[in-house]
Amino acid sequence: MSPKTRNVTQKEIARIAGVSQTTVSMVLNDRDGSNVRIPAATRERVKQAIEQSTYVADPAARRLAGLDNQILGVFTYEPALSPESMDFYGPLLNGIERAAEEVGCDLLFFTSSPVEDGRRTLFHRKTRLRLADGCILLGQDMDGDDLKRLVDERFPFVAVGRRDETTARVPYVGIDYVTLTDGLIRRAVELGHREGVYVHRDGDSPTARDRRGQIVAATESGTLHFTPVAVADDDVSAAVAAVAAGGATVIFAEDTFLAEDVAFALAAAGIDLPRSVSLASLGEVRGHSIGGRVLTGFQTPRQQVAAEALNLLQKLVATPADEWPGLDTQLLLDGTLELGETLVPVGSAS
Amino acid sequence: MSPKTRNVTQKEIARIAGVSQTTVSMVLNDRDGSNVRIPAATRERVKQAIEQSTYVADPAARRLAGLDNQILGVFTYEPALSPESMDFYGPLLNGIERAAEEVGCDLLFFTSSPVEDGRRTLFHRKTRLRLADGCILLGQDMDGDDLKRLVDERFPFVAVGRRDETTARVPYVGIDYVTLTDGLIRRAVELGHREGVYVHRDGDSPTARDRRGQIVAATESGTLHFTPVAVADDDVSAAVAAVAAGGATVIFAEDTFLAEDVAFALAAAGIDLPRSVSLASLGEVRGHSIGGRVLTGFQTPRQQVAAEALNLLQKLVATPADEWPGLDTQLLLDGTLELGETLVPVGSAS
DNA sequence: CCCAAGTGATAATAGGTATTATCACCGCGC
DNA sequence: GCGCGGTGATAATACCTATTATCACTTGGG
Repeated sequence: MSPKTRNVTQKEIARIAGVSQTTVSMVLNDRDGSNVRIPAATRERVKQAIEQSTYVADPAARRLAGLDNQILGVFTYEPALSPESMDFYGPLLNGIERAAEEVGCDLLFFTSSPVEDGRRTLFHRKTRLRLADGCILLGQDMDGDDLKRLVDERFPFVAVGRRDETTARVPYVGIDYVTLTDGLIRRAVELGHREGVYVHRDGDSPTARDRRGQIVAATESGTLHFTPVAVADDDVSAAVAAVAAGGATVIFAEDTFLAEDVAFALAAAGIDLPRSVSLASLGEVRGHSIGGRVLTGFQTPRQQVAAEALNLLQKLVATPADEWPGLDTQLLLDGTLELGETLVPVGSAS
Repeated sequence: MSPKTRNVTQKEIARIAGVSQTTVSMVLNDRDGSNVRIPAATRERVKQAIEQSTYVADPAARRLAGLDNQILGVFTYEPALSPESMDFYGPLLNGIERAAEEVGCDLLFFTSSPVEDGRRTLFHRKTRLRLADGCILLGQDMDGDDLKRLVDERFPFVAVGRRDETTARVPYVGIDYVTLTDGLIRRAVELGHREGVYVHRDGDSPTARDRRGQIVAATESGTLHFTPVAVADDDVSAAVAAVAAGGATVIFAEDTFLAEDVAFALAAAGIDLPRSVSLASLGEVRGHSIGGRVLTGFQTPRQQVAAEALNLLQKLVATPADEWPGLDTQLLLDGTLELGETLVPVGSAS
């Protein structure tokens, strides 16, 4: 064995076949035209040489030569493959993998990004971002500056989850939480509820605003009056207090984890769910239940969101940046209501 | 294909700082010596220019120039992120992600590899394998030719799971199933078992051989006599028949899925588990139970396996290929027995 | 016979970074 | 005046592929 087997290159193939490196490249890429012509005999000879060797094109060189590489980046602001995040990321990653397989792309996970303030940093000195043709961004709350810079640099990317940056038009695929939230509010009204508590976190993400917007609208129109309760550190006692204070017959929680915390706190306070008070989550509820009851909330098509995001990214990659303004780069998918068993007609307590 | 978005390059920085591209490179890499010297003033000026711009090194160019890229490949012979494979791949991927984060590497998933005969192909015309500094191989049964070719080409890689190719010395990190299997056999003997059935698949992977080897050894030494039953297409009826035929007081299944199938078939046949017959799996049993009972089997440190694999890979990448023979590249980790509740003393039926 | 068009293939170059070899200049001692 | 070591920086090159421009040679037409 030779001490250092360098990779077999086009030049090597060329030497074997007795042609130039250019010719090898032309054969590999099936180039032919008035400018460049290669007779079948030569073509065959080169192909033979390639076949007998173990030649594979060096992707770095391809990339440097300006070609796309069929590599799409995946950036997550938190670890993506940990057991805890699997609940959220799992369906998304699955959708991404399937779509990537479909279109023949490899996936580059930027696991190396240095962590600052508990979040990964997209841009840093040695980022391999540019090795990818484009990038999918995942995460509950993204960095607005990152998004702006990506837009400015005309780097193809798609955010998963709705964004509404004012500084730049960010491509995204998300879920239509406005319609879903609205649907759940109407359902509650149908069941006779008029007074509710909205338990939410302090965060200010676009999707959080979407939900809150509908809550506020319902309150202002008098359809269903909500008392907002912000919780920090998963301390939902204030929410329970608000219910105990009377009046409210239903609790809406911003997400399912919060709903579970509330359910636990209610049980501890001796408040019977759902007979004394109903509960619904404004998030995905599949796989979650409250004391054996199916939690009322949403079913969100996350695999589909991921797949659409990847398709959109592919489209961006394939389109010259100056034509992007003509594309429809912001997409919301419909979810469905899970009526569940924790949102019941008001007055069931009797 | 989109036209190359013009990025900030070293040449651009050089123009701004009024120096040459070489100098910029030197500053970036902190090069200094008798050969090349850069006074603090110039150094500072260049650093300023870099700071003010959005320069990031082009990974393709770095790679082409022969440097490490801090990118490690992950190749799985089946889809890695699907819900079904999460049971097996999840802990491994988690370990890999954590270790990659630790050493500052990005992960490239070869999701594009064309599928032939239901398995992905590692080597193909446009494989991006070489973009990675090295590669982790995952999968129940790998392709021997792939492994040989990787060794021949001196490409740094580590297989997860023990390998014993005769044609090449394959680096791997696996779990010591020999000791584990031996432990479970001794346990069964302690509990009075003398006659068993070994339910296994047709596969011929090294780890399958490891287990079978111990089964055969126990049979030949008379410690515990096993009747082997090979099953295909998850049809375990033959195994049940072998038990019903009498004699056997315990069933060992090659893996946990098989064990679950057997448990189901036993129940259907009206054979009481574990009173009439004991059952143990020669695989990871965490998260699996049989009718509320903890399944007897192994607990395997899969996160740790993955982490060790990645560390080993890092070591290979950092070591010149001609020094590899001096490295210890084959590592087996210890698992622990899960005594469980399905392997019980013989004669519990009375 | 000579120009034009056609044919087959190659030299030259771009792309961005890292390294090696080289260069220009200055001050100093003799 | 001249070599000489030291200093600061750069030109040249390699890495590998894809593309553009170019070249050598042939053939047909006038």
